[in-house]
Amino acid sequence: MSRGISFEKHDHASCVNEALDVADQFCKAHKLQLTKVRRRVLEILLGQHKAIGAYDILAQLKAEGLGSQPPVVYRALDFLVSHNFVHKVEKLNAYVACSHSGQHHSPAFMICRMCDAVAEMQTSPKAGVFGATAREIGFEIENAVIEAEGICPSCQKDDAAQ
Amino acid sequence: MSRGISFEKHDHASCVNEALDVADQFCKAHKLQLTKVRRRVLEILLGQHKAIGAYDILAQLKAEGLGSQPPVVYRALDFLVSHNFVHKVEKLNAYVACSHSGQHHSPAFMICRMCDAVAEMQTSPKAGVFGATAREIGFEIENAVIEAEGICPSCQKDDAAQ
DNA sequence: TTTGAAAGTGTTATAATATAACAGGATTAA
DNA sequence: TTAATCCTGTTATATTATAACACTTTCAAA
Repeated sequence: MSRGISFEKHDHASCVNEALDVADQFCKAHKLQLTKVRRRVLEILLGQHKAIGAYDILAQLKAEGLGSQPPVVYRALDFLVSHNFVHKVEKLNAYVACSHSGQHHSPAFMICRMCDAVAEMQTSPKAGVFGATAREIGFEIENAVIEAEGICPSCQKDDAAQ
Repeated sequence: MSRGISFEKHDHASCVNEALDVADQFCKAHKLQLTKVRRRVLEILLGQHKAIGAYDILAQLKAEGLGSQPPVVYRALDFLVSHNFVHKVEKLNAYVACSHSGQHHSPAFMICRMCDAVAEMQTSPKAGVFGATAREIGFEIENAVIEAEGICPSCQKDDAAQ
């Protein structure tokens, strides 16, 4: 299925459930607590294929009586981000569910500036020209933020149709 | 000289002046107003080889009687960023003087998490694996944020010395 | 060289994003 | 079963950023 790797349509309900299952199992295996709040925040993010702000998530939690103050959502996000269930999109100060949950990896994003969809792909920051330059000057890369803004295939079509 | 391309030491006063000269000439040539505030903000940023926050810049301006409210510094930064004299480092919500002023280009940064130094290099986002994947899925890249965190050569030495 | 338009600045107010600190409750492991 | 750890709830506040409007400066056309 490769959720989120491209901008393609897919069976959303099942992709959400699959991802939640993976998270449940990962947490069980690693003795992590996927608590009510954390699980619900992940679920909310999985429900979108775009990045959403902490306060948007908070508004949903509030409506459901699941915590009403910023620290609640930020703590849940900290947990989810630190275990790679969710990534922060720095360019947007927003958060997006991961397409490769639970595994340590180095994500890169393509962000559509028309519809706000976000697609995730994997990268190897130490490879390529960037990695080579880093080695050349002796910089030790620990992690990398890679975020491209542009227009997704679907919005290009819409644009052309006008 | 290649200011900022690596983490090397260099003649700082002259590199600041050179960069200001380049900015002056670019603005003259393009009929842009490098006003007092804008020029001073650029100068402050050039005085560092690290990214600094808008409110740190504002504090300096304030001390000099050059504008005391946030919009003053944010407007100056908008100008400087839009003409590529300065870049925003998204990961830090901070700003850094450009090493290749005035020319349209696609910067990438290496950020030292120990000393906060920032080195800029050039990239071609559409090249490499990332660009290839984008083309594959039909995503049109307009601009890219590339920011690596890690440890600069100098801090690696200091670390080893302990 | 005036004068009108555009661009820039000063200021107040507020929005949006994020964290510190501490009290209390739940879970885990000895 | 109890102590330690982790998680949640809450208040308060820090940090980053922008909207809106009045006023000034600059620029360029008449």
